[in-house]
Amino acid sequence: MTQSRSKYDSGCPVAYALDIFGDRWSLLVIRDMAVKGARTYGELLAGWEGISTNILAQRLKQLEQAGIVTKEKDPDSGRSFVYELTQKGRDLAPVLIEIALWSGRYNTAPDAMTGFLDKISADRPGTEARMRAGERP
Amino acid sequence: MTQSRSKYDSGCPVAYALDIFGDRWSLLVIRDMAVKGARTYGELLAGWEGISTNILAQRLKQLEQAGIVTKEKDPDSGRSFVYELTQKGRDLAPVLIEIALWSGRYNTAPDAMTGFLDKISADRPGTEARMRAGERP
DNA sequence: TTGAGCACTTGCAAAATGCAAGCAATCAGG
DNA sequence: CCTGATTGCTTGCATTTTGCAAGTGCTCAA
Repeated sequence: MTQSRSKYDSGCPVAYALDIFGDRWSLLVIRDMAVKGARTYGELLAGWEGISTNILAQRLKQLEQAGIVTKEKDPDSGRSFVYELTQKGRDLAPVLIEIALWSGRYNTAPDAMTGFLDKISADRPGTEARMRAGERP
Repeated sequence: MTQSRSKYDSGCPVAYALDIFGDRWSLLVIRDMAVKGARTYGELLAGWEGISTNILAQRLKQLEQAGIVTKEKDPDSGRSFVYELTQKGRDLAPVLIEIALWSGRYNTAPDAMTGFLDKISADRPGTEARMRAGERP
């Protein structure tokens, strides 16, 4: 579980985090698990933005190594695996919420809202709790 | 100033944000401006992580286009420019703070703290205000 | 006028990404 | 039991992005 220090890691906490999810896809995978309750490879692959399969596989490995997600065999299906957010992963909920709030203030595109923002403004603590639980919408 | 929709933008607020700063460097540039009060190209280039000059130039252009930073001639020096965070950029302070708090919980490296976390836990509203002001430490 | 500083740009190699196809292990239906 | 569909990937290859080094143009102080 001991992570080797990346060449970018300066000791700054922001850099530490970006080392783990500072790329195009990682946070979207975490969002799909936290906000949409995605649990399987297939569900993640079918996400809104269309991640390609090799990238998804690679990101899941990295996130597992970083202790953000766990991977277990589905007890009900021999060909499926179940991915779960760890505590470390669930604790990213406030980060996702702040990002979404910021976008809500500045994204003026007409179809920019997908319900997530409405949920946050209606009940932020409840939304955060539901994200941590990985509840399906 | 109207931004064309990226091929990744699904309408999700998280995706909108990642479209702007979902890469290795953009948030570090914003951090250098918000936390360290960096204002010039040279100061940003000398950041903790060692961004390369071509990437910095490209990111500054993108951030300017996205309305996160402004670029103006330094009134006191004909060869310098001054970059400033806009309101939109300063409003990323809560995102940076949540990221730093998360890292603080999970980065166990001995030299992981650079003072920023201590400031947040000593006085979060004050730290956020100082970030928005772009005050130098 | 000259040399140093600042803010970049350019060229090129290396790495990451995206797309399509392939593949192994289940499992459900006939 | 055989067969085809489903699931969770891996592989190959073209394209894009990144990283490093070197170079350029403008400014200013001596």
